[in-house]
Amino acid sequence: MELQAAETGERRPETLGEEVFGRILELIYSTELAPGMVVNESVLATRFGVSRGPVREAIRRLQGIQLVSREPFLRARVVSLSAQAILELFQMREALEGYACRLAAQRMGEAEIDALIADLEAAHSGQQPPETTRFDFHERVVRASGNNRIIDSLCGDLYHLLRIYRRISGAVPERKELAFTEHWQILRAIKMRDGALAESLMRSHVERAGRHVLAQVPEPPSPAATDAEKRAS
Amino acid sequence: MELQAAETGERRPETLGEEVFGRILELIYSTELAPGMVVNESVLATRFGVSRGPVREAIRRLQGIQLVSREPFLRARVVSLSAQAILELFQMREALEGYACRLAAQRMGEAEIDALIADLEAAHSGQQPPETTRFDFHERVVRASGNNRIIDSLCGDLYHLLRIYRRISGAVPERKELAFTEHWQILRAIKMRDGALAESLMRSHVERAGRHVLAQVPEPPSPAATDAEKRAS
DNA sequence: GGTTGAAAATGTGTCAACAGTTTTGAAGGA
DNA sequence: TCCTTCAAAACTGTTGACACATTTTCAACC
Repeated sequence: MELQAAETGERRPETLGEEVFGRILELIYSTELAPGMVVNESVLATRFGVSRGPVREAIRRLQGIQLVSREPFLRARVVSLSAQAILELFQMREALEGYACRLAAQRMGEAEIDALIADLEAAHSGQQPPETTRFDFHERVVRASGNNRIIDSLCGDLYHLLRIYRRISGAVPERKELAFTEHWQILRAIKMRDGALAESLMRSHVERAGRHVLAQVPEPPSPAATDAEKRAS
Repeated sequence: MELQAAETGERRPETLGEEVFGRILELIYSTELAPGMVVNESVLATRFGVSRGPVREAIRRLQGIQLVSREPFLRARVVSLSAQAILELFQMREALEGYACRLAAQRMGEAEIDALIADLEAAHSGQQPPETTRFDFHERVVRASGNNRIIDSLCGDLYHLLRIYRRISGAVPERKELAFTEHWQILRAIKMRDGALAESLMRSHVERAGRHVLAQVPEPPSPAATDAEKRAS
């Protein structure tokens, strides 16, 4: 009931578990469920006006994509990544996105490359449409790789984790300018069909981004500290 | 009850969901649940002597690691990989295992490397202990990378999928000899601390293995054909 | 004989209650 | 005052029943 009123006008969430999964995800994004906080089944169930079953299912899915950590009878918590974990996350992104970039250099059509270049420059000129269809360079390149398994991994699991910490590093102008240059160089390598170069450039680019995020998030003193102890409601 | 009698003498499965997860996994490995077959909640529940809840949870976990495919109200099925999907799987392995290999070349200690070389040669000489602690070169290298996220991905999700299709390619003597040579070359590159070479060699090695598997599994004519239609019991 | 439609059968989604475990917090002793 | 102990509270794990969707069956109809 409360669930229906949310926003079920456009698409059809099919099952309650799916819907709850999306809503908890939004709570995590909005930091109402910040890293380290406890995710309580009953509280969320009453909040969403559903039974504990669907909530339980959603939490298991979140556990599956490593957004919440949980052990048998202990309470589930939103993951709070240590500096080490963030480093490992970006290393994995380096490996996968670099390889995807190499594949893209082989498989993209000329027109496709030119369109991507045009979109990149348009977005940089500030002509990006408000917030709809916001230009995402990395996602575009990854999808151009054509490898669905890598696409799902990067645009699914890892993307959610990155998004939590992307909020922190946020909009830093000089970084934005540098990123544009690096993106442009990568596309140029792709257009030259130099897969090895494109992969190398993408790796360097991701590594720089990782160092940037790491610098902004020095150290969460203790993974689940006093402040994060408050309940989910 | 029936569950207790299984083999709960050594470790403690903690929760029923965990236990059921493992048992379904075994059913899949033993091809009693072959690719394309239907995974029925109630049938498995009565078979294991538990309620549908834990079974449901286990199936969701299997769905999470992409071992079963499922849509809202349709029955769950064990995935049957198309040639395209197998190709993508090995490409992802190339990207991750190659990168892990590069990391290993940087981070392994001298003694660690020598020990791995010794184990490799011992295993090749047929001195491998019966089936316990069977030597797994790839897992050893991946774990030596020190990146837990990559380790979990390769030794968890992807490993299960590969294992289903490893059975098919099975033991081919000449391939085994070639693999030993390639493994040895990779370790030599690691010992020389040549991360780029080690990564390159590992990629070639994985790609060859992938082509080998693809050659053995030409095409499952239809992903879920007549024979695979039989029930889970 | 083949096709269409409704009803039974099968199976998944959801719920509320019960059981077992962990955490909380207060009473009692050093 | 601090630590230990133990019982109540809170929470997760599990269960059986019910609601809903899909598939199959089978009989009526063209």
